[in-house]
Amino acid sequence: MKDFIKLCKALSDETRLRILNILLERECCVCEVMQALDISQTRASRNLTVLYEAGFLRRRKDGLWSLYSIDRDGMNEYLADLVQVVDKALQGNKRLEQDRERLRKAVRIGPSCAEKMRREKTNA
Amino acid sequence: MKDFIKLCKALSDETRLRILNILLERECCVCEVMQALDISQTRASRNLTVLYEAGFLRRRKDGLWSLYSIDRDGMNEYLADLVQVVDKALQGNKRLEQDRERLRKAVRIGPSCAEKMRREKTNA
DNA sequence: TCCTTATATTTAAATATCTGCATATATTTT
DNA sequence: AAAATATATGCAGATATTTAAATATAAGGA
Repeated sequence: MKDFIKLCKALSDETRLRILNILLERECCVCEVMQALDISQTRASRNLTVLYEAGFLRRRKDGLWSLYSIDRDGMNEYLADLVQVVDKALQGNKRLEQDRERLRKAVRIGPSCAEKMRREKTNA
Repeated sequence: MKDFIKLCKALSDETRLRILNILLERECCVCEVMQALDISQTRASRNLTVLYEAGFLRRRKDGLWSLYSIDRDGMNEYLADLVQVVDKALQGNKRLEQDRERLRKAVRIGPSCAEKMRREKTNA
């Protein structure tokens, strides 16, 4: 039951649902998540970790980058069902479409550069 | 997305999962929930309300009693799927079996009587 | 080895959640 | 109408969650 609660808590947050939404598209590094959702490095990293520890994500290292993806194969029991439900529940949301749109333009430029771009855009 | 988060939050609590577990057996009034889970009236009522407002439950009045049940028919979209997943995830839990066992012995005696019985049992 | 850089983590403050106690509300009975 | 009773709710304290800012860690390159 504890594990199931952990899963539900992981899903009880808008930022994390937005992250799952873009990871349903493709594997991402932290700074791509930052760009797609337009959020800070801390926030991206922390929430990715929560999803990872709940069991939703796979993490692999590529040099300096941490790459996260939805761990469809490593999922046990009800976990895959849960992802299915999430996928269905998130259909047709405007904000999530916007995130996916930004994901298409995202690049592996690193968080410092991404943060700078973000600041410039905000001030513009 | 807000609604979906509300659902997930409703599921992110042990007391509420225990409540769903017994409601999967049958419709209950508040004081039966108290007896089955061995919890206070406030706690039972509060958590039933959370589940109700999230959309999991149906509520009907019978005199003084509020009767709650899982609203399988009134459920839309992914809600039924979610209950399915919950049901699967809760299988084989010792504590939940214990709750169901106590539910079998529970009666509609009202919270004040239930609370008294509870206090006596604790002091015994 | 030192520097740069992508990510993780610690800390602190703001906010949300959960529970018990006391009380309010609503329905039935007298 | 008053009393009894099942449930709901306002409030306060304890605990948990979320975030940004600063700092730590770890990998690659000069």
